[in-house]
Amino acid sequence: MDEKFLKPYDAAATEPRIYEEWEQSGFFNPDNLPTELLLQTEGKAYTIVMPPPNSNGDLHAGHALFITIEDILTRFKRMQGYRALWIPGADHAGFETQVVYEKKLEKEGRSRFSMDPGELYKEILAFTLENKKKMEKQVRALGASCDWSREKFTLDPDVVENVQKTFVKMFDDGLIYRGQRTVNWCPKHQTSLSDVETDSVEENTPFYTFKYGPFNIGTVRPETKFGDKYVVMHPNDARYKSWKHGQTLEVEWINGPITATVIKDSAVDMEFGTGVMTITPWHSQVDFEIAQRHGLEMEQIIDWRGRLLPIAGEFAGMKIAEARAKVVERLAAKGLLISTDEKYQNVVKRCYKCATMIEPQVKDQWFVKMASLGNMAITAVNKGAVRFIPNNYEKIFRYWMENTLDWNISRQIVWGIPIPAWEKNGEWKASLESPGDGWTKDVDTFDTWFSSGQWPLLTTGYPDGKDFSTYYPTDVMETGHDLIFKWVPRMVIFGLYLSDQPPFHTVYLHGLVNDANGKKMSKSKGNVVSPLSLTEKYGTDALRMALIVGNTAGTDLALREDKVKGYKHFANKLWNIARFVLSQERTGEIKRDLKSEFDALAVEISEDIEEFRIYMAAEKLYHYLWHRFADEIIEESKGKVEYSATLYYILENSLKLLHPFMPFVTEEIYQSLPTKDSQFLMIARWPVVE
RNA sequence: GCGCUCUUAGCUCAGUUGGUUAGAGCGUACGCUUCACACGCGUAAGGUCGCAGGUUCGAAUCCUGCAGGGCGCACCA
Repeated sequence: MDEKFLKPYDAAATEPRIYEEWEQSGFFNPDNLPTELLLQTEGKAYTIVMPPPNSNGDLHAGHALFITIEDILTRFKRMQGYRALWIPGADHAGFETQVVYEKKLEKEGRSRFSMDPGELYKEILAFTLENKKKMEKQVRALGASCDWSREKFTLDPDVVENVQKTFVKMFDDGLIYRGQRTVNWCPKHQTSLSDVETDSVEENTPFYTFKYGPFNIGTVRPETKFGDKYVVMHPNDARYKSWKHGQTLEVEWINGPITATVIKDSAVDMEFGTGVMTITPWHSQVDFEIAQRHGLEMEQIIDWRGRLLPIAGEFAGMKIAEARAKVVERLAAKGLLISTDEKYQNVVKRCYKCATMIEPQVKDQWFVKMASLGNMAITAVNKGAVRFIPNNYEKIFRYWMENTLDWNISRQIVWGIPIPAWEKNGEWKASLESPGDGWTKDVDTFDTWFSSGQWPLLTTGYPDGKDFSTYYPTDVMETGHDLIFKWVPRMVIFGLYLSDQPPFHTVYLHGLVNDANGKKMSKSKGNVVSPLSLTEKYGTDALRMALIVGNTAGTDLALREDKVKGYKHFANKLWNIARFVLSQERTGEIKRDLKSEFDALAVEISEDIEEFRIYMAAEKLYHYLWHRFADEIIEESKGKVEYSATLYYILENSLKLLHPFMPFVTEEIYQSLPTKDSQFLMIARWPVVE
């Protein structure tokens, strides 16, 4: 017996060494897997694409969870003889990283707005590459058996080129248009954002009712009302029957009299307020749509920095909050303020990164037409080509695909993939190269989801890489349930659009990893638990088990340190089981009843993993090894040599079953078995039961 | 407002298609220097499965309603 068993299991000393051996072996790359292993499946491929972690900080507990789940699936399939490929990646994370970097600049007393864009880009690139290295090290520490030789970064030249080509193709196919539309504008970050990059927050905002000529109009945003010269009511509203569409009237308003025009539009809710409103098309989506329907004039009231423009007269230059109070004061002084409802609740959109109030602005941007693409995705789901685990997320997916809004893919930030579009005299062309003299390149970059949406294609070598036919479509997309409407639909859409095939057949969604009290981890609350520190303290195997056991798909998990500690004890228990078994001389026959009991367990475990009941497989193994094998079978065997062959049988096969969950301690024990059928447990055959 | 989800032992959670006395980990109490392991072993206490109905031979599990928590979506100015 190895001397190492005389001491308790030392995860900290073992894990880095084992990982190094695995990586050196080359078996993370499925091209190197032994033929005799692959024979089991005749070399079928099994592919998982790792959701690329953002390269702008440390890994968090959520990363540890998804790395564990994906590693379990990959190791399981590898041992079953699949050409198991798990492709790691790193995300430049456009806007997110730029926000992180802007915070850093702020701390240093600098601002991106006074920097040369090229210089800024270089700085963020250096910052990102450094974080990428750190991230890769952390992914390794968590035991990920991914193929580093195939790692992709979202700014790799081939990725950039293919993403740009997709834009050109979509432009040529009429799926992308340049449009002047209402966008979500963040006045702090000076960029537009997609709808999923904003948070809707319910807030208490005073609701004012003003006298507007003969009408009473309500608003929560008096500061935008300077240019309001259209008064809108529902065509069927009997109260305003005498007012005709297009009729004009003189009304006294904030800065003096203006000419108002009556507009009848069914977007007005007759039940709400007085049933009459004035519109500010430049700063409201609904108002914009009304204005478009009737061909009304629109004017910008608030500038890009969130200050009032000259149209506001003496209020020009004021910030919104300040102007709001002043405008109300003015209208009140003029006797036009009728009432103030202080208790009014409304929903305000805020930038999901800085919580700044989003200012709707009309802007020329690139938009993807989503309706037909969404239908493609629904068709694929209807055909059963994509399934969701847990299944209830299919509903959410459908909802999003049935209610698509055209997707704004332009971002006014440098940190991203440049949009290959060119303008000359108001005409736009999509092309990787300049179309000729006099054409000016769009300075905007892509929304990061435009590139990450193509990730399964880009990582497997689309369109003509050597891996593409082997590893695409991939098998499982394992990601957080919060990405069900952000990332997943975009991947499905791009997959169908570019390759006619969904990029994966199964979407497995995990929940959030919360703190010990089930509260969301956040830096501001100071309750963030670092997975790396838990790994150092208790071992990666212990952390992995703590993340897996009791964690069903789609539900959130409370991560408690004592749970991790519990599985550290389990790793040591396993260590001592091995010590005991290896101290026996291996003789006799395998006991038939104990073997069939174990084999039945092996079947169950296989089925559980296959059906994504990973938590249950882990718990069953834990229970069997501790409370059946150790507590009963080993105890019973003491002093009885005829048990030894059975003990060896159970130990060896248990190591195999447990390996995907606790790869390090099982590998370390396996290395000391007197008989082993492969160099590494990682490439040992999964127990097959006839 | 619409949609999803949760409510099971002190805590965190399982309970796979409804089926014998509802499980685990941690915690708690008591005992054990048992020759693999004190990162251990043994024993025990602890639950009207949110509430109210219904379906069923039988429900924590299915249906309805109610209460409370979480999340997402929404153009009510």
